[in-house]
Amino acid sequence: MCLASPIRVSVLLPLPFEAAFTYAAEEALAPGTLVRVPLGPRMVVGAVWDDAPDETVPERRLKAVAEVLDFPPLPESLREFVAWVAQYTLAKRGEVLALGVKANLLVAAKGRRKVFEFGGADAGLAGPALSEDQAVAGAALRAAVKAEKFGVTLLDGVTGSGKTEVYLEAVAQALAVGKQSLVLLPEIALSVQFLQRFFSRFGAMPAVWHSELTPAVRRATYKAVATGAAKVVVGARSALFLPFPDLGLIVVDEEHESAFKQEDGVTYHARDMAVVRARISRAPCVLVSATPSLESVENANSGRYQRLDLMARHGGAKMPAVAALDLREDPPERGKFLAPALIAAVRETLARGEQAMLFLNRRGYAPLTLCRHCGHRMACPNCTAWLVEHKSHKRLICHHCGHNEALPESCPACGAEESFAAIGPGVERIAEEVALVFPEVPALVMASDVITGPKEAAAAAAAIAAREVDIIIGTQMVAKGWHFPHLTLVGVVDADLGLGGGDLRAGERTVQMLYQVAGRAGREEAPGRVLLQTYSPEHPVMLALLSGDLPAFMAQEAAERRPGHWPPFGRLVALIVSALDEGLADRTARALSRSAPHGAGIEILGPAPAPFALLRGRFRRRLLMKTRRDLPVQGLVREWLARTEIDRAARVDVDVDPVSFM
DNA sequence: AGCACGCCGACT
DNA sequence: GTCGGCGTGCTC
Repeated sequence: MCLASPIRVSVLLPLPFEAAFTYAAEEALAPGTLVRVPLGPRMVVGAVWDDAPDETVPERRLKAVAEVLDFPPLPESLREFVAWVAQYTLAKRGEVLALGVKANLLVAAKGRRKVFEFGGADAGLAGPALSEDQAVAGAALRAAVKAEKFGVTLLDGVTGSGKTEVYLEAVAQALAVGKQSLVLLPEIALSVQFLQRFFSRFGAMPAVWHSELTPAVRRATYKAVATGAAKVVVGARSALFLPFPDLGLIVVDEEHESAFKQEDGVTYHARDMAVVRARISRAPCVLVSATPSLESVENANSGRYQRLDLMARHGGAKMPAVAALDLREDPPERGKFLAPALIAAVRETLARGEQAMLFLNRRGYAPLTLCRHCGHRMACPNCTAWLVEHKSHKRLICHHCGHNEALPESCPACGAEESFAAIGPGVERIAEEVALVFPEVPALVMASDVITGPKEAAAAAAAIAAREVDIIIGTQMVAKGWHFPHLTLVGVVDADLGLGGGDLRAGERTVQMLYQVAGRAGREEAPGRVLLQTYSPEHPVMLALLSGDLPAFMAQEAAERRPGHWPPFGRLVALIVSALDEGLADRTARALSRSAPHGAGIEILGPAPAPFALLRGRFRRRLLMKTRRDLPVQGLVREWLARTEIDRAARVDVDVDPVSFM
């Protein structure tokens, strides 16, 4: 008769718990081992964790591990990364574990597919002809991979300079030494063109990771990464949490993109966490952009990051010529949005047999619908936002919560009939104007409600390449990495959009986005031309785009942010208080304000109504803590929340290093 | 995150 | 008289 007490193991569950739970096991289990365990009435998959088991849980309450999964244990580097991200973002460790594990393992992985495995070391590792600049940068990245140690390189090259080919050299090197590579892209579901280039470089497809994968593909990919069979993973930010046993390289392409910032649940910035993951894995990290973030620029300037520059476009193509169209001097026709000079430029471009793009970062037909009779504005019932008319769906849609309704017959406020006026343009309205001005020219709208996935993106790219459309009308979606060989003219319909609102990064973001859009023009022999419609051609953002001197603009941004300790020269943490009851949201925000930390180098801003004071039916207030760079913000916030009494019906979301002020 | 338990409105 | 709304509390 064996009376010895059972072996206790710590298991971290992919649920919002900070602590690991303690279970009984028949034998000791190595950290990282995936196990199925009972939790209340259900079974969940968790990972044996490094914590010492909790000896205070009484033996009679201890449940037994139900099953040890036949799966490679989560590597130590991933476990360390999960803990690091949790402490940094103030999330629970289990929540962070869930980012990688949750949907992938609830059914034990049994799938076996071979699509991700490279045939062998001969798979296209030789590579294409590179320009001298590219070859130099490529050699530097190969050397970094060969060194098998941590370091960050900022690869900064103008649009069209062939940055992708350069970092694929680093991937080739990792393949040559048998290590895994991770390439993060901001919107993987739309990156068909990247995958085509990858295939033509290596003669094989990488494993792809994003949220739209089917469960079967997801599980198979997860397992292929865990066993090391998947040598190259191209993924969205959540790919950081895959169980790479032998990571030799991380690349973050378009590192300036705010799409890398996860805004709900665990709020983390994939670019920053990629650097951490690389450090823990003792691997090099490459940040890639034509318009690097001020954060990365400063890290390169201070010597923390190595810097590689590609100054010229590949194949001798020239950078496009940028000009401003002053809308005060050359306004569009009444009720229209394209200035005569822009229309003329489109006409000339088409006459030469080339293609034109009109850029407006606003979906739908019109951003505001109002009653001409009483002035009533159609607003979302759940959010502080106007409803956006979408003619394609024949609905008024809220872009924040998805609420939508038919355009009413009469004004809900005064009852007037046929009194609605559409105020301002969205891409649909520009498409309507284009159809009037150029009735013979096929045009295509590229926006997230039309191009919803890889299939639509591939179809759009193919139609443009085949000259089935000659005018492209797009939102920010068209700024990302596309290569349209016949496109020579880019017209920015409203270059000032995005500069209002007093956001810390409004200028930086606008320069980045417009420079990227401009970079779609003239990527082959025919020279490109860019026209910016603006009411303020003297604005520093416009001057930077006109001169093409982005480094000077970033230096000016740095000079403005440094004295006030704004990021990256100081740190921000946002606390968003939300509640169904407005009074409770206010009281909670005031309570937090009273108990806020104070001291040298700490400043509390707010509370103020969050920019969307009502979002998805919850009232929101925001506090910002701004500190000197060297202060331990996580500890300050943890203590702050611990000493504040917060009603259960109120929620406080913490966002360390917020990028959006929405 | 689920899932159960637990107190207040419209129905077979 | 019940079925069911989702508020609140717990899970080794």
